[in-house]
Amino acid sequence: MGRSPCCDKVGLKKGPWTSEEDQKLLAYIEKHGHGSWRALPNKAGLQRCGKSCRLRWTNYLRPDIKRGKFSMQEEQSIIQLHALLGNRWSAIATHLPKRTDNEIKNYWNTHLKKRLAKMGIDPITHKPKSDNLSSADGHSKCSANLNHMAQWESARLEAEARLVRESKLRSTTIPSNTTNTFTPKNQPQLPPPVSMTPAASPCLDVLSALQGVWAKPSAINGQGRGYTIDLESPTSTLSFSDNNMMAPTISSFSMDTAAPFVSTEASSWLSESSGGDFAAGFTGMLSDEANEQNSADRCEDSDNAECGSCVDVEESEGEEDDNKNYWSSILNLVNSSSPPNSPPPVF
DNA sequence: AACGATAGCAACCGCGGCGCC
DNA sequence: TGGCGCCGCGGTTGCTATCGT
Repeated sequence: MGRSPCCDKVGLKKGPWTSEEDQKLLAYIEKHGHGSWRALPNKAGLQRCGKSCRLRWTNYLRPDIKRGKFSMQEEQSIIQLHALLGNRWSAIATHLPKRTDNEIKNYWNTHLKKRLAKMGIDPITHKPKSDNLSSADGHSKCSANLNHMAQWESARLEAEARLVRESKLRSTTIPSNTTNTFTPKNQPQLPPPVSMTPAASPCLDVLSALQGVWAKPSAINGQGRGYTIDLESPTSTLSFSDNNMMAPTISSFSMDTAAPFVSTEASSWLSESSGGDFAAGFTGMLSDEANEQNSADRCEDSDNAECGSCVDVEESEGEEDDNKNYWSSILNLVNSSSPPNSPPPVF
């Protein structure tokens, strides 16, 4: 039994989409939701494969897509997440609001991968290339430890991605009475992603802990109601508002700081399995980047060539040193972590 | 100005997972 | 419970723009 083709390819158009096709697809989805992608092309009057329509929609036409240059913070997130998750672009994309997996994948392949390689860091293992030779000893343990954590995070991300997918499905398959299903005001009130609800999250959420530290001072709510993790997105859903958490500062980062994001069990396991150096590793890792980010954040228009506060990442004189510090800190973190001597806590 | 090399990105392809029957 | 169909993911391709000679 061979796999049946996803669609009858005879007479179907391929290649770049025309604006007319875009309009048809947009109009149809706005009115009816996408429903079955397979059936959509016929209903929408498009000579395209359903798969092609889905791709065009998810990667280009969706109104909640942010296009353009990636911010420093987004780059950081991608690198961090890639170190943790590997080439799992969809999982990475769930942590970068408004960015598509395809866009992130392309950005990684065309920019970040090369940049890491240039720094002498293996973009696959995220370790200095020379270190790979010595990975047979202690590093393998560290890798195992990191992988262990990655597996958990991975599983959580998958669940989170499923939630997101289901939510999107609800919002796209159930047509709204309004003309545009996708305007923010028409977005159904969905449960926030698991990692964004630290108080309720039963999971070890290393990424959230990191994000807590990355939260920009400028994004901190002055009313003390909470703070927002602003990935340079004014509509980012990454926010905390249900408790009185103060924004952690880089210098004060500790397991206590991470505590709001990490369950008690996970926190103790984390401390235990990292020999207490986990937080220290993160602290060092984040300092340079955070400082750099703070200066970059002073300007909202990073494309403004005349703005002295904006530093072109590619051309910054200190970039290489900063990156070295950054990655050596990551390595410190990895190297200082001992393999878990206890099974993962049951959350 | 012309041509080749390279970079960037949109789109395609094939596979695996999941749900339904 | 296994077959089937659909969807989504990740890898890859190919086109276009830009840069260098």
